[in-house]
Amino acid sequence: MKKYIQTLKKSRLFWGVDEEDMTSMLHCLQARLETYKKGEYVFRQGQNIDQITILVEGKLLVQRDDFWGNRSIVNVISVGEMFGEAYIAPDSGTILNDVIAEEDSAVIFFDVQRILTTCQSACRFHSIVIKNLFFAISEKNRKLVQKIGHMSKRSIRTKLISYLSDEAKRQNSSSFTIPFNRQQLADFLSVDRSAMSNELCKMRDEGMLTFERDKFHLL
Amino acid sequence: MKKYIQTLKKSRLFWGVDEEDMTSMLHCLQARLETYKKGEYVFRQGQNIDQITILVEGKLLVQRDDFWGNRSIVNVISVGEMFGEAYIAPDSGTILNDVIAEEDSAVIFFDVQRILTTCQSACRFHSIVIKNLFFAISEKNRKLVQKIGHMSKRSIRTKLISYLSDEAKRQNSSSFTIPFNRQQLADFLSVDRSAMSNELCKMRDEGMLTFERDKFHLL
DNA sequence: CTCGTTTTGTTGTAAAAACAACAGAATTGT
DNA sequence: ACAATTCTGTTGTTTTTACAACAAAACGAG
Repeated sequence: MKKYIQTLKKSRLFWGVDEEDMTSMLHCLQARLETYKKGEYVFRQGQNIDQITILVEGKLLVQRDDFWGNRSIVNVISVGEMFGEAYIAPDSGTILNDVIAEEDSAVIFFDVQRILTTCQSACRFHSIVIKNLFFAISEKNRKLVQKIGHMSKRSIRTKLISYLSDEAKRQNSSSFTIPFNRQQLADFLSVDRSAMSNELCKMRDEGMLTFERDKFHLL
Repeated sequence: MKKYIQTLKKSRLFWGVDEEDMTSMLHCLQARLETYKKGEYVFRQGQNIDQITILVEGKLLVQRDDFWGNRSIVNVISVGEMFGEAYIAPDSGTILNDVIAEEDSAVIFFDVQRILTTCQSACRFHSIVIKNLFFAISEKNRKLVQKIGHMSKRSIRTKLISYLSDEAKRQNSSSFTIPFNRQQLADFLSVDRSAMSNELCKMRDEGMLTFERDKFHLL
């Protein structure tokens, strides 16, 4: 476990926790290390999850099989990322996807009850971890709601308008830079890249905006 | 404030808190009551939010104006619902929507720091509230991720496949009931109702499934 | 039961998106 | 500076979706 303390310290969950406190913290939270060979399952569809995990080595795939057997990749989890935090509510039911090691991987498990119940003893950073966890989920929540707001628009143009308006608000300027290239933006909005590119140019020709690569200016 | 204790007690945040503890709890969390006349703003776009709120009377609308001035309704908040929990992370930036009272309304504000930092004193239900809050957000998170999973599919058919497969998994049976009528399901997946209805029937004719109203059976 | 209302299915048409294929521009590595 | 690669825009075709309008079925209130 010790060799992963640096990785953990950088993760969202342990922001602001001093290195010397990490060891006692891990003990207090009853952290457990598990390793997986490439192709092994970390979680299986139908399983109950009551632990939060952090990937400290390797890479995981979140895969999904529909009723008729078609497989799709839902998410990729990289080192330092947290997983499982959305499934730990007592009434959240089982996970509906498989989580599989794409490379040889190492995962650290944390007991949720332990995290949420502050201990009387030593562990002086416990309340920081609670806040970290809370803020992380809250933040993710916000991003998801926002993304759904864009995706729920019916046309590519309105999706773009929704997204670009948000970025303008967020960066508090009608000129701003987006963190995506065209393909990534198309993927984010779940539309075809060329169709989106086409629509962007039409909007430009209609005088709604100008852009160059990832720099946009709304008019 | 007292007259709303019954409403609060039913809200997700205070599940499992006894009535006699509510008063001291509200004190401990420094709850603040605000009332709004119809049409007044509860939050304005660009504002920083560091409080969690519960609507205890009336109805709120979450509205959104895009850069070019087009308004759309993002969400409706009804009595007992929590709001603001997605914006309270220190780095979450300002809210990008307006929240407006659609009717005369009453809202109770809670300090987040107060909630997340357990007090030494009386307030023995504090850790329950932390868990409630945490589980509520976690749960919402899960639902959002799932919804995005469906919405990100490119065609109505694949959206339906994604959604129906999830329901089958969730209810652990190839026969199940959905909590939507056709229009609601179409809205949930962000597609046209008649086009979706049409697609469902095609899938039925192809022998993929059968259904009647809200009862489905996958084959 | 009956009338009015809501829900669901059906069809045709117009609009939009996906898809595919390619060309030019920009970027990267050597 | 050059070659290779990635990124972006453009176009034409095919497929899918939205939209509108309507009919049939189911439901609910009186």
